[in-house]
Amino acid sequence: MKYVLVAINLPVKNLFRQFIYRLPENLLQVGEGWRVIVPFGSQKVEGFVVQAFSREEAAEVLQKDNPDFSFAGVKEVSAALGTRPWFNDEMLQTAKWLAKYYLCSLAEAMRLFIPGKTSIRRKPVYQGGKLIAYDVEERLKARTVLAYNITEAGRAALQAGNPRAKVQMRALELLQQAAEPVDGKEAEAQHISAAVLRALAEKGWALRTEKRLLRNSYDRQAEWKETLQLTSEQEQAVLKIRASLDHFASSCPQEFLLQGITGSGKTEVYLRAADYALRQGRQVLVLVPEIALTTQIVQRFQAWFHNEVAVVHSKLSQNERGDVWYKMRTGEANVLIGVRSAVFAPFKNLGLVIIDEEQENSYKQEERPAYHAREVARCRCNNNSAVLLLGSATPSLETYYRAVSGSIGHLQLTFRPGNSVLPAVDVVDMREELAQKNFSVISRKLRREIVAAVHAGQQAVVLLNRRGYSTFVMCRDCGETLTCPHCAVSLVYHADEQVMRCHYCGNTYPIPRTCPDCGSRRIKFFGSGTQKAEQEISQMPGVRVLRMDQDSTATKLAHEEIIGRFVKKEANVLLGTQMVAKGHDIPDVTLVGILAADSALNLPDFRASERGFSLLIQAAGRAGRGDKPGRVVLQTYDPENEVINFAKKQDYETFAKRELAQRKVLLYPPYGQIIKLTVIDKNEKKAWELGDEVALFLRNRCEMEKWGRTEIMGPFPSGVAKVRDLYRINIVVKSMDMEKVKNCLSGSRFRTVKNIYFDVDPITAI
DNA sequence: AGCACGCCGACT
DNA sequence: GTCGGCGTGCTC
Repeated sequence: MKYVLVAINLPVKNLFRQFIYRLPENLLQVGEGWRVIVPFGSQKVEGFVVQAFSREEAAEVLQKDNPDFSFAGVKEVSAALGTRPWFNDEMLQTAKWLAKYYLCSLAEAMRLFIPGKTSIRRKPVYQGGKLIAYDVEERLKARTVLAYNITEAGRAALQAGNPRAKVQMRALELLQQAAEPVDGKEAEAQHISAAVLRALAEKGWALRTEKRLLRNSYDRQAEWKETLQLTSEQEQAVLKIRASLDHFASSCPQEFLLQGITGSGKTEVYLRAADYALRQGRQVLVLVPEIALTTQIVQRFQAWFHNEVAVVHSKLSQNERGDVWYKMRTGEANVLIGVRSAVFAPFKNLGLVIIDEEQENSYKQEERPAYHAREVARCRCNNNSAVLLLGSATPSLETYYRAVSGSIGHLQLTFRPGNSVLPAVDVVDMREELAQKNFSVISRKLRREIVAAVHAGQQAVVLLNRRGYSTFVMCRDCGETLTCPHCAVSLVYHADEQVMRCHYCGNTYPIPRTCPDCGSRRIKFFGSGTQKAEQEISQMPGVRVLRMDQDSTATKLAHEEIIGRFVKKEANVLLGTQMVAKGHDIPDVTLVGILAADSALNLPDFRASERGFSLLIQAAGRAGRGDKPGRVVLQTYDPENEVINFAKKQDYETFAKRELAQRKVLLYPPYGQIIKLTVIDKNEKKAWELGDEVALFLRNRCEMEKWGRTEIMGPFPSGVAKVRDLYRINIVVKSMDMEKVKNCLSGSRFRTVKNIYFDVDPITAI
């Protein structure tokens, strides 16, 4: 008798146990890594087989933590999903690591590997028009078509020939030539109808099979295949990565930081590294922050590797995503480009993972389990003996620290290929502008530069800060800003819809005529300076503006369209928030303007400087990509600000050293690790009580167990203290001894309490 | 997630 | 006295 231990795939936080089931006679092939349907309580649910064993082994394992376990209540597995295990050993190992590291259940970790998080859907069962129950069925449907293979008899018939059946002979010819079974559509293209294929099958000349049809909505032809001459630095980087791909497990590092200034050609290194891995018969995963902002990488890879490349992005349907996963598993495609979740794809033989712009926050999942794709990738690379390549101009301080301290390889690209030089950065003091009676949000210098660039037939990019871009409503008498009644945030004015909108709960409200607090009629729209900026810029001589922001890019692929129109010179100034700073490479952009550079730097969070610095460098990097030199005008009210000065000099190293020194003092990463615990409750008092209990518990245990250097902060209200009428209270633990903190938490009752969320390595500590 | 069980408030 | 609110606990 065979038994299996099953992790139940339900989106429940407190289901940490696995359950045992008996395998029926017809499912004896089921073992570790299979997806199954099992009865659970009164319903049927999906489960993942974590272990398979005999009756004796099962008894031994189960009696260890439950001495009076009996087989009496054990149920049978209802069905197997698919025809082979979904998880191989490596995926299972990664899931187990993830569950432990991020303090979630094994099932929660495993379901990340399932496209769409579950393989089944509930199917209502009707009898006599009445709903009697729910059954379950497979959710992802593989689309199949009938296809035909030539048989021996067919080959003989073709050899013999038959002048009276010309079409049949041509069909046999086609089947013989084809490597894969031929379907009706493919035959149609050769002017052979499906009926002819059927006739061949009836004669025994062809064998009918089912072929899986793969959908691909991101199938666009890429032209642009040019093989650029590598610089000496690029060459060196490629050689080192190759050496690691050649003999892992030896003295070569398995992980690299590829730190290259903007425009230094990191993509060229990625391509060569990927090419080498493919030649070894191994697969490559390329993670990008967002597909729409990285079309150039996608195009380069498609031009180089053609249909070896598969792309996953958030606009793919669940079925399409399933097809991409299938291609990787079978080796039909061998390069996968995708965002965060692509790190959970099934690979046949993973050899290299590339993470572009590794410092980007989009690699961190916000919802539970709050994993970071870089950490998951590192685990998968270790389990696969694969190489991990992290690329950035401004790496995260965690990664930079690993590189300079020698625990990973450090590859550097310090100059741009060709004659291209880094742009000159001019800092403009906006206080001085005010003193000179310029009340505009555009400095005189930036105005001159824009007009000059446009006049010379060149283009400009202007970066607005998102916070400055939002417009709030403020009362001039009592100073109140209009806030959402359900969330602790200001409402944002949307000019196009003429409403006030909450960016957390999405509710909209009419625009007030009077202050809801004091009744005053003196209402001011605060922050509208950026609309003024757009207006002013568009009125400059010869300027045609294109705007790119959340509002103008409702659909994700619209980014691409806007960039495309800008490249085609339908406009000469591109105006927008963060996203104009990222990724794209437009040769005629010679000027970048950054309005209000400081507002991003003054957030009360330990990563604010790092993020701000990175944004400034990225934005500046858009200028002078082609053969014309670029310039950057950076406007600030705080020209003495250190971060702005490091950005002006494009000096990452000194910036990083200064920042690391601060983090060391304050026990922030990479020196201390962080866990953020958030208590969420509609009752504010209850939230505080539970928060106090958690903090007290941790402080006691910290003292009792003598944890290494640890600081416990809070409870304090979360940065957004209320969302959708739910109060949020945080406790932040910083520690050099995180293993102990995690063990303590996972052994506590808080692990299964529903309204406490754990965020390991959070992006923000507020 | 569902479902059962159990303990307090407002009704026929 | 009962109906039903949801807080808690369990599912092999």
